[in-house]
Amino acid sequence: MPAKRQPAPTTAEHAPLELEHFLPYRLSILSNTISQAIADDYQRRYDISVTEWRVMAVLARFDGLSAREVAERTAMDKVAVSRALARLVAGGRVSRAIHNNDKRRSVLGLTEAGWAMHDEVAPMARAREREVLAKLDAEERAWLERILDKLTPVKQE
Amino acid sequence: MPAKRQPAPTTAEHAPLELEHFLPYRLSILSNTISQAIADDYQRRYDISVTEWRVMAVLARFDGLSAREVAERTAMDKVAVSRALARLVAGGRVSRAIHNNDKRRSVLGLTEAGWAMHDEVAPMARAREREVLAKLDAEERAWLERILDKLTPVKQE
DNA sequence: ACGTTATAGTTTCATATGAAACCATTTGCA
DNA sequence: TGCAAATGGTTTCATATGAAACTATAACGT
Repeated sequence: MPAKRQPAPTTAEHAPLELEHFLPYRLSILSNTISQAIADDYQRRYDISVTEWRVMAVLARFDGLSAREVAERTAMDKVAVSRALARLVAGGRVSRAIHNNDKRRSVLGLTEAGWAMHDEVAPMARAREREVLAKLDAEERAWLERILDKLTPVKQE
Repeated sequence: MPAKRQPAPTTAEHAPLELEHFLPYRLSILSNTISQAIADDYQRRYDISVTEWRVMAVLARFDGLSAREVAERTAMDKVAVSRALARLVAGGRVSRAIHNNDKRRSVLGLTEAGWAMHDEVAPMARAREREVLAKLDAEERAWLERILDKLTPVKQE
């Protein structure tokens, strides 16, 4: 080895992080893998991004939300929501009206086409989720549920 | 409400996805929240990105890797690694030599400055991880460990 | 009423990212 | 050997993203 060697040996004294066991890293990998697998299902078919799908999913549950409320519920920032909505409205999947008492706010909802797409994608997404969860037994699934509840305070209705 | 109403009521027949209980969504939120919290610690201070830090963490553990091997171990694509390395080498945190028997390959390692930074950031990262895990009790932590093992096959040495 | 401050949403700009094309070197094999 | 295919790595180009600036409307205090 001619190249200059490490100034210090890669040993315990430096206590290097073991990425394979580092929670944030593992969560990141897992999350990306799963989300991508699901996205692959619908992105080609419907030409829609993950953020757009999330907006649609939220509007399917909560009809008439404003853009800001969508941002809250999807944990996306308002710029991302604004852009997703622009595409969704242009694509005829989301309808946008102006709020009666507040002309700044929009009143959003799925269109018929939006519902049609939703009704095809939602079962696919759920099926993928089941595939992942199938790797766990019932007890593990219950613990996962409980652990996620503790780590991520869920925003309730 | 004068604006055109939903073509269909938001009821059970459409079975909308409940994002708050949808595993991929929750993992995504959790992962981003945690990674960002850690990144906030070092990004300002050291002007370094998450991808760059991951490359450094891997080189701290496995000295002399090639860029491709770094990509494998960080689950990043090779373009991202190439760019991260360019910045790290320019910043004097990573050394790059050419492999003796294969002039295409680089032989990477942390420099003294790289080690110095690593030795400050690694404990911070671990501390943040502990903060998150502190929300769980010992039993839950054990289950989480086990569940992650089952869901994400770890690449071993 | 009227100006100040806050809020909803969009646009701009600068940076991050990934796919595909690219260059250099090595490997496989006729 | 010598040439096609594979591999390591970088660059290019097109798209995604977020912070900050901006526009329009509403709320608040006087």
